[in-house]
Amino acid sequence: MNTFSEENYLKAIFHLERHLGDSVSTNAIAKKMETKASSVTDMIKKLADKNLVIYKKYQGVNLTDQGRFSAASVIRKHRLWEVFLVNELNFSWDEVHDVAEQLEHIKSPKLINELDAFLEFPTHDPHGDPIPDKEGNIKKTDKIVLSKVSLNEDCICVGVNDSSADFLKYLDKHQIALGSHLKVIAKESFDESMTILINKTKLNISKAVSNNLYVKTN
Amino acid sequence: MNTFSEENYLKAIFHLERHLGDSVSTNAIAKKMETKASSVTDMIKKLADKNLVIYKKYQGVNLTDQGRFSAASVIRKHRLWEVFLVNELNFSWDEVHDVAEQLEHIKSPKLINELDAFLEFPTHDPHGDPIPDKEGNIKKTDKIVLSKVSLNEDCICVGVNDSSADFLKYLDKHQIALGSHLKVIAKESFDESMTILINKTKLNISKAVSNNLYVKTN
DNA sequence: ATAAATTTTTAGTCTAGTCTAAAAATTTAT
DNA sequence: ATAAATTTTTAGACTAGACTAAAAATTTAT
Repeated sequence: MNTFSEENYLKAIFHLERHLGDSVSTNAIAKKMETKASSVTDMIKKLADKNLVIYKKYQGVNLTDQGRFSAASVIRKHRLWEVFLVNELNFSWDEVHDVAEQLEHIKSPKLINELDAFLEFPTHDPHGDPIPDKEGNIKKTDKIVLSKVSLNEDCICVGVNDSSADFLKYLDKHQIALGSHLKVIAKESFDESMTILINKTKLNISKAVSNNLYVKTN
Repeated sequence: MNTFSEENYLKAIFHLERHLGDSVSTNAIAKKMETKASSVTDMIKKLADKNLVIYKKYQGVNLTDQGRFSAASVIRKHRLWEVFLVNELNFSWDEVHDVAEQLEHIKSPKLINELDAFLEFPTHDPHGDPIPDKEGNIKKTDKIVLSKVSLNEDCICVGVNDSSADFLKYLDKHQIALGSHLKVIAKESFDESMTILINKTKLNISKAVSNNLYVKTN
């Protein structure tokens, strides 16, 4: 049984490993977890002792199969709870994160299985991210960032990268939600902003926004 | 914001204070929490510093209004989650306790208010215990232990004292649930056992059982 | 290829929470 | 009313987790 803190480290390493495709540096973990590199080194040693990560000094870490499974289980719980909060308890997608951060650490196999069934086995959370299955498998998504979409192409919003409350509120304000249909109708090269068509209205968005929005093209 | 451990102490003191009607001794808390008296002394000092309890050395403790409110809030969360687990997620009443012990510490006013509404504002948990309201008020119940019921009297099961899984399983096995109608049809003085009529069948129960079952008489 | 910059680790400190063993206070018994 | 028993507190130690400052290793730059 892992502690809350251990679970948070595993989760962070899981995300970084996917994103970097490589072994994960102490500094990268420290940055992601808003803590100090020295704290990360301490914790990594504990995780290595428990066979959750492979660690060689100065070489960064990788999850073991056991570590990856543990991380995926926590992420599964996080995302299932997010679905519950949005679908059943009237949370908006920018309100769920902090609560799900707490709920993801509740230990009860029955609870999470029953919750899964209660929600009718959802495959994606309210931000469009896939929910790992019981075995810890997680679907690769063919989403791309909006900034990579070509001029005049249609696409559908399937998720966000940065899921900070600020960004999600911005999206809400401009009526961009999961499933929204978008069309890129102009691209400015000087600041890399773009104009999109959303709900029949034109909207100019910065590079920061288009880099944080995931879409699927046809 | 209180820690998990602080919340557990407040809850224990709350229950002991109601039960004893008086100030609560270090030893009583230690016993209830399955910890050592010295640990209790340490924690009590912290709670006193935070104005959650009144403490004078060697004199035991009492909750302040603020402490009582905090304790009631935790108990409110515990009991609401129990209702959720039993009513929505197919938990039986002997399975809910350990999970509710974890869920009661989740911090989110919105979560608990929405859960309350989702469950349609329940007044009692699956063991028949009253759920404190938002202000921390908790209804006195006029329940008595079954062992005090007179011969030939009818009553309705409204709760349990000891809610250990073993005891709850015993009740399930004999089809005693919240709302069950019981009638005391015999009392043995030599071992204080009694015979009751439940679902048209006779059942002999020990003093241990009749002392742990709360009922309402008419 | 060596110096400079950066990253990572170590060593030592801190807090929360717990424990054991011993001391102090209180209660009970004679 | 004093001794014995019990309860409570204190003192000191331990673990998990985090931090600062300094040392060591690695990477980058010239």
